[in-house]
Amino acid sequence: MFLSTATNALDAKGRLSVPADFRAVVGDGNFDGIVVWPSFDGAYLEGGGIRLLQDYQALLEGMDPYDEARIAFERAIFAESRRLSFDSTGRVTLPKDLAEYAGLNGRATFIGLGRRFEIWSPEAYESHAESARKMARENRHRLRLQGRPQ
Amino acid sequence: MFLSTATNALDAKGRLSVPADFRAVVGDGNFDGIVVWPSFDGAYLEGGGIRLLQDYQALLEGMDPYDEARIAFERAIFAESRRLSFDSTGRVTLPKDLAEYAGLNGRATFIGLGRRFEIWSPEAYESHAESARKMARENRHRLRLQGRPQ
DNA sequence: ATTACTATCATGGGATTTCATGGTATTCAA
DNA sequence: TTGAATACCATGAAATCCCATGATAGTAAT
Repeated sequence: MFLSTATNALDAKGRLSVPADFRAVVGDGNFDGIVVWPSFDGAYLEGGGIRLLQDYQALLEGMDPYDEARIAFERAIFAESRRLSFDSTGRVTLPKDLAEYAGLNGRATFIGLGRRFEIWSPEAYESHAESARKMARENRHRLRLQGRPQ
Repeated sequence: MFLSTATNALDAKGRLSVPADFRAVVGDGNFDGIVVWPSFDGAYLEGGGIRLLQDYQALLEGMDPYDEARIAFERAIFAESRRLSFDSTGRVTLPKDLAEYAGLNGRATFIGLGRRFEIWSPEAYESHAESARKMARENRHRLRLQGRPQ
């Protein structure tokens, strides 16, 4: 499970350290790295382990082959996503176009969101997170767990 | 189930002993530690076992993917939470920013709340508990158990 | 009942490892 | 051969491990 937030340096060569916690989550034994694609919802990147893509694939295969949404997802996620493997110190090299898409400049913020994560420019995320906190506070009554506590 | 309260020392390295009976509750076999995040309801921390986060994840995945509140919750909970693993003596290292958020200074109070727990500065909790007692007294008629007697 | 023994806990200090990050060398392809 | 991508070291800071100590409570023995 991807948790917490960390801001790391993105150097001139496009190298970016993936937080150690995140590295521990991914990896299916076969491919040691992450998968990243531009979000179709804003100027940031989305990513996860190869497992996440497999889950999306399973989900899409349950949809009608000519469903507009299915085609759109396939284009938006599979076609756009890049497989980035770790170097010996746990970094990936982020392709320039992805860095540009997210407006990354010297620093990048990893946002853990459970099953997947996002990569933002620190400044962009800060203002975004502020409104998320506000929204969460206003709706906190909807966050009620069911069932008996353990 | 997290019960009772305990105040422990927070040393210069940020180490904090988790009460032994709390430790007995957490752990999913995989991860031996707790998960902690800043409450979006006040200057204190909330926490629980990894199971709690999994329950929240299940709850959120049942919501509409484009529900604004869902996205806000994901950011407020998953992104803000930290996985803190126990050392060999049952301590965790509490990140500085979390300690600051809760105004912790040398000591921290764990409050067991069943499924989850809270971490307060002892002084802040004392004044908060006072008003909570008052509130409980005024609402005691609402404390009626359902179901079969034990 | 009092005392001695033992186990569990919380806590402190020092040593060690991991992490993020910068730099240099090397390989590969255009 | 020139650029880009990749592999290989170096370093400081932070996190983690390991051992030692004191306190408390519970148990057993006298």
